[in-house]
Formats: sequence, structure tokens, C-alpha cells
Amino acid sequence: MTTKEGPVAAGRLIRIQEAAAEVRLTPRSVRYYEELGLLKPAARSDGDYRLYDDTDVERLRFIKALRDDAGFSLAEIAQMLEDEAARERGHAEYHATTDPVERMRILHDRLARFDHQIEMLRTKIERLQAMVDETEGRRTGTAARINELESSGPESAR
Amino acid sequence: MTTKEGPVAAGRLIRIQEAAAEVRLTPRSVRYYEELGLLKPAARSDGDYRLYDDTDVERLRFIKALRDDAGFSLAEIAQMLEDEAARERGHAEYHATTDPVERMRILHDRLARFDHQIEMLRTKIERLQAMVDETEGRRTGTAARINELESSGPESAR
DNA sequence: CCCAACCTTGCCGTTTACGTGAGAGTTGGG
DNA sequence: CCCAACTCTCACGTAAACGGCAAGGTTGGG
Repeated sequence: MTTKEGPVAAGRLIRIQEAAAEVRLTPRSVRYYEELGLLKPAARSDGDYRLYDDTDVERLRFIKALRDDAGFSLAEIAQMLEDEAARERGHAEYHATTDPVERMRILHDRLARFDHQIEMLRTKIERLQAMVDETEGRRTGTAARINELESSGPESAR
Repeated sequence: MTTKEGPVAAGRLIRIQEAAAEVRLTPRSVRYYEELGLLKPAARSDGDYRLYDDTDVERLRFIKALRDDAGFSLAEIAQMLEDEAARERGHAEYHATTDPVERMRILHDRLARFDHQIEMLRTKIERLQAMVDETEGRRTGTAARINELESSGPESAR
């Protein structure tokens, strides 16, 4: 056990603008994602300000990556993340239940979700790779014609 | 040189429904893509029906792949394909010009476009791979905790 | 020539993923 | 306590990517 025990570092709570800026999103988008059930701020201030912790930011980063890089729709992302939010923060719930069977169920559930996410991404990679291969094929054809012209052309160019 | 020279097989001309169906798109989408300048039918019938050949269908297939698999916007796709349509069918234009310099320019242009497309796709693949790695990391962590519980759990389960 | 099935060009409707205020409340430094 | 900056919750506006319908023209088999 290290000195700073617990879930890594649960100290900082930031407001929506800072959280959004850190992952290059707008506050509006973050609120919209919440509206769709993709995440919930770790807490609210007395004045009802949304307060995010680092796991929230990580989640936002992941959401953005799924959207921008993988091109998934927010609906699909919601599917993939499902109520994982509840689980992640359900670290509390996880420790709350004494039932080891329940604990295993949660963990296995999580594992399955990871596997599914990985599979989705791998599938996408394969398709992209297929497109690369195809494009490379066409590129080769064009390159070949360039070579033809470069060896037969110069004679007529003289 | 084989017996059937020329651009592979320029015989069949199909109407929009058949073309769309072949690549699992709707006629509406195909028309919309045309409106955005992503492709132009090889010909029109007397009654102004759009008529597509196999290179058109290939193009549609590519567009759909870029959209569905790679997640590019139609605007980005338009960028990537630019006026490549003019070039592809500019096989005619290509053979029309006697200037070998012009021919080389066209070919090199095409090559550059292919290279750019490949680069875009490769970039996307790398990002997806990074996400896979990250997710696998988290998966491993969860799997580890499962193993912990599976070896320490059964004792309390007795 | 006739008709069902298909196509054409508008044009308005819809969903997704936000942008952009409006009006009111909250925070925090001076 | 005051005020600038930030945030809240509606609520309407918008661009992208089509769906769907209307009114009319085209195709092609019988």
C-alpha cells in the first residue's frame, strides 16, 4: 500500500469549461452527451454547477476518440458504454456489495464490454486495411503506367 | 496485350435503382452524392435517365466504404475524390492529349491522390489501434482483478 | 398504343449533433 | 457587498445527410 491509497487521485473537481477544454470539446457538447446518457458529472456544486473528476475527463476523451477517430455515432457509443458509467463509478457499488458472486458478475460484465469494444474497433481496422490494400493496388497500377511512359516517353521527347 | 483491350468492360449501363442496390444505397443517396459532386453518371438516356457503368458502381462502393467504414463526411470524401471523376473518365482526356508532359502530370496527380488517401486511412488505423491498445490495457487490469478474486474468493465461498 | 413500373426535378420533413442566445442564478476575488 | 465571469435550464436555429411526396415524363412488354 502506498501513502496515497484509494482510486488513484480523486481530489480535483473541475467545472464544465475546463473539462471540455481539456479534451477539446465545447461545454454544449458535454451537456449534450450527458443528455444522451453518455456520462454524468461526478458531482454538482451547491449552485448546481456540474463538477467533473479525472475519470470523467478520461471518459470524455474516450467518447471523443470513438466519435472522431472511429466515426461511431453517439447512439452507438451510448450502446458501447451503456451504463458502464454506473459501473466505473460503481467502484463504490462494487465495494458496497459484499457478495462475491455479485462482484464477479460486475467484473465479468466489464470484461465482456471491453472485449466487445475491442472487437468493434478491430473490425473497423480490418475494413480500413482492406481499403488501404485496394487503394495501394490501384496506386501500383498507376505507378506502373508512369514507369512505362518514363522509359518509352523520353525517346519521343527528344 | 490481351484480346479484350480497353478499360476492362465498358458495356453494361444500368439505371439508378440497380446501381444503388448493388452497393446497398438508395437512389436518393446516389442523387445526393451527385448533387455534392462526388460522381456523375456515365451517361443519360434520351429521357434523361441516369445511366451508370461499372466504374461508377466501383466509385459508389468506395464512397460508401469511406463513409461507413472510415467515417469520413461527404465533404471530406469530396475533397479526397476531388475531380478524380473527371480524371478517371478522363482516361478519354488522357488519351486525347498527345502531350506526354500533360499525360505525366495527370498520372502523377493521380498517384499523389492515391498516396494522400492511403495516408488518411493509415492515420485512422493508427488511432484506432491506439484505442485498441488502451482498451486492452484496461481489459487486462480487469482480468487481473478477476483472477485475484477467483483465487481468494473460493475460500470465503466455502 | 397502353399501362405498370421506373425515372425526373423540385421541395418540404426529419434526425443527429451540436450552436446560439435569453433570462436567471452562482462563484470568487477585491 | 459587488461585479465580472461562469454556469444553469429552456428553447429555437442550423448544417449534414438523407426520406418522402408531388406532378409529370420515360421505358418497355403485351
